Amino acid sequence: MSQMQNVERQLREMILGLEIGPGERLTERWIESRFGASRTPVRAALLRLETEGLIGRDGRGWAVAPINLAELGQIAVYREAVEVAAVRLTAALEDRSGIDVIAAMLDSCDAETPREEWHRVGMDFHIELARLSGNEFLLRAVRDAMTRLSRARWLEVRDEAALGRAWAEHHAILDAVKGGDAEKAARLLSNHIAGSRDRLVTSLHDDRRGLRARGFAVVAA
Amino acid sequence: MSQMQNVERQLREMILGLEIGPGERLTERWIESRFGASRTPVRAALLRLETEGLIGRDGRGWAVAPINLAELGQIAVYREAVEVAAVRLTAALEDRSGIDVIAAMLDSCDAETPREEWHRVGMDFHIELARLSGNEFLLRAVRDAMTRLSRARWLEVRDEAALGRAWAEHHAILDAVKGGDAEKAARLLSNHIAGSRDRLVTSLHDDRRGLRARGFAVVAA
DNA sequence: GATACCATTTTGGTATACCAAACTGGTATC
DNA sequence: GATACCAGTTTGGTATACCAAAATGGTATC
Repeated sequence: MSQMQNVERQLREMILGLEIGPGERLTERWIESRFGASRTPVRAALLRLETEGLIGRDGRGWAVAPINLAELGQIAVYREAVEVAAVRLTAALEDRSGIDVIAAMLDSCDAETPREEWHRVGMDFHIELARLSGNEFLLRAVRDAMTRLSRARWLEVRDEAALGRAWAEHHAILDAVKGGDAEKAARLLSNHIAGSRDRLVTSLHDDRRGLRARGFAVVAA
Repeated sequence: MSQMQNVERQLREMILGLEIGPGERLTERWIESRFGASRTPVRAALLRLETEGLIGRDGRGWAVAPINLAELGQIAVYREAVEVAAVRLTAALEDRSGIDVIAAMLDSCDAETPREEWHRVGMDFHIELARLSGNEFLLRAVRDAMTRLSRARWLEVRDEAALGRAWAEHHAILDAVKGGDAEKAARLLSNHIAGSRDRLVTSLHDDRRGLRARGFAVVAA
C-alpha cells in the first residue's frame, strides 16, 4: 500500500478514535514525523480528509473538525432524505435477500459484545442498507454522513436500554423492507433517525462541559 | 489567489467546458506545463477534482470522467431525494422571500439570452433553491450533483420548447414553495427531475455515436 | 504592568530532484 | 508475420530544498 493511503488511513483512525481531539491543530510537519512519510503524501491525505469533513482549515493551517451540534442536526435531515430514498428503492426490488445478511450482522451482537463493536455495527447497518439500493450516490451520502457522525456517536452516553432499542428499531426496519412495505419502512427509519438525533444532541449538549474539559472543541447548536 | 486554487479552477473549467473531452487522459506533467505551475499544486487540484467526480483514476494515471448514462440515472434519484427534502424545508419557513430572488434570476433569461447563460441559470436555479433550505449538506449534495450533470446537460440536444417548458416548471415550483404548499412543490419538483432525466438520457443515448465521433467516452446505461 | 516593536522560528505553498514501475517502440527470433 | 524480449522513455509516488507569510517570544519603551 502506498504511503499516501497509509497516512490517510492512520490519520483518519486517530481522528475517529479521538486520539487527536476535535478542534486540535495539526501541522504537516508533525504528521510527517509521526508517520514517517514526507509532506507530499501527508498533504494528499489532508486534502482527502478535508473533503470527508474530518479536518478543516483553521486560518492558514489545519485543525481536526470540532463537534458541531448544529451540524449534527443538519446531518440528520440529510440522512433522512437519502436513507429513506434508499430504503424505498430496496423495498421495491424483487430480490431483497441482502436484507438477511444485514439481519445476521445485527444478530452477531449480544450482551458480551464490546461497545466498540456495537458502535461499528450500528453504523454499518445504515451503510449496508443503503448499499442494497444499488445507488452509488445514496450509498456514498450515507457513508459520508456516518463518518461525520462517528465521533459524536462514540462520545454519546448510551445505556443498555438505548442500545437495545436501536437494535429493535433496526430489525423492525429490516422486516418492513423485507416485506416490501416501503411506506412502513420509510416511517420507521424516519422516526429512528429523528430519535437518534435527539438522543445524540441532548447527550452531547448535557455533557458539553465534560467534553470541553477533555480538550474537545464543541460548537453549540 | 494561490496556484493550487488557480490550477483547480482552470482545469475544472476546461473539463466542464469540454475543452478536455470525457475519457481523455491527463498527465501531471502536461497540466504542469499547461498552467505554469509545479506538480505540487497540480496534484492538489487533481485530488480535489477527483472527489468532485470530474476526473478519476485510469490505472496508475488520471483521466477525465466519461459520460456515464447509468450514472446519470442514479444521480437523478439522488437529486430527487435531496432536492425534495430541501424544498419541503423551505416551504415550511416563515420567511420565504428568497424565492423572489430566484424568480428574478429565471426572468433574466429571454429569447436573446445565449444558450450558455440558460445552462448556467438552469443549474443555479436548483442550487439556489437548495440553499434556501439552510441545510449545508443538502446544498452541497445538490451542488455536487449539478457539477456532475453539467457536461451531460451541455451536450444534450435541447430545443426552444424544452427550454421554455423547463422555465415554466421552475416557476411553478417556486410558486408552490412561496405558497407554502410543500406537497405540491415536492410533486412538481419530482416530476421535473424525472422528466429532465428522461430527456437527458434519451438525447445522449440517441446521439452517442456523434459524441464518440467527437472523441468523447460514453458509457452505456 | 501594558504595549509596541523587532528578531527568530515555524508553517504552509511551491518547485524540483530522484526513483521504481509502467509504457513504448523497435528488434531479434521463430 | 507474429511474438517474445529489451532498451529507452514516460509517469506517478516520494522526498526535500527554498520561500514568503504568519506565529512566536523576548525586549525596549512608556
